[in-house]
Amino acid sequence: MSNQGQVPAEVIDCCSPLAREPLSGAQAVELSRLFKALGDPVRLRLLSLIASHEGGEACVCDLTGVFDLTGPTISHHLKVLRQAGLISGDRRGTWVYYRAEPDALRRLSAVLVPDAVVGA
Amino acid sequence: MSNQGQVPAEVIDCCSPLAREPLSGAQAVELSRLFKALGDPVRLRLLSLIASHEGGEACVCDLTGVFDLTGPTISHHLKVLRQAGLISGDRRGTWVYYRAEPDALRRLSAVLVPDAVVGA
DNA sequence: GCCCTGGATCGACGACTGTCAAGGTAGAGA
DNA sequence: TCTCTACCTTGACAGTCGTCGATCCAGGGC
Repeated sequence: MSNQGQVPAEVIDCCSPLAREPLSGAQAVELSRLFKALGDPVRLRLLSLIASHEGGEACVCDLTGVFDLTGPTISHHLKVLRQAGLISGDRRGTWVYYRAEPDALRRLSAVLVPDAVVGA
Repeated sequence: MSNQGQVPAEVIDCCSPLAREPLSGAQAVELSRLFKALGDPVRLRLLSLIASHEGGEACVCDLTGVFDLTGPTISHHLKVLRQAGLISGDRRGTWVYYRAEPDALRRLSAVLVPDAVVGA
């Protein structure tokens, strides 16, 4: 349940907002990996379900029932979100719990708009 | 050079931030279309080049030289960004100029973070 | 009229992505 | 230990995406 392969935070932190100066190739590659992870309706709903769940975390069993998809497919989408660093997961007993990573969302938000409130 | 097929603004405006309540299926589909448009390094750099260009707009001829890609490919990526409503373009004489749509970027930013400054 | 230049569209190809069925692993309880 | 549940991984398939060459359209200058 480790999060190996996720985008290193410092790459994003160094990014200026889109409209201030052009992105370098490396910055664009790292950022696009995050946006691509959000570019699927199922993953967007999964992230939303996790982030808005009480306690800020959700068990996989809370998520599978919502969609008309098989377990492996949900698991695949969760892995994509995890590798992008947008969520993190840990096993507690029988169940696996996922939690959103607000820092990653704030960094993405800050890239889109120069004057977004990042420190909130 | 019309922007037909782009995401209607009201669909995004009605979206609560991800972490406040779960996205509906329709909201997720529309939002994922925007994020998917940003999920490619070339398109991310194109948007950044346009948004940060002096005057807030850039001619296609300013963009093609930056990448190691053919004209049709650049044109394709610009079309994807245009259909997502992230940029708009108009022909002035021989050249076509593209301009970023700050409102679309702000809406996306607001979805990611509940307390982002949207009205700025 | 003709030709040149800047861009867009079309058609095709390889690569990647989303999905599922089958099988595997970890923890809990008998 | 054996079994059940919860979840992940693998392998395979269809559909989508990024890219290019070829072609087409619109404006400007001759």
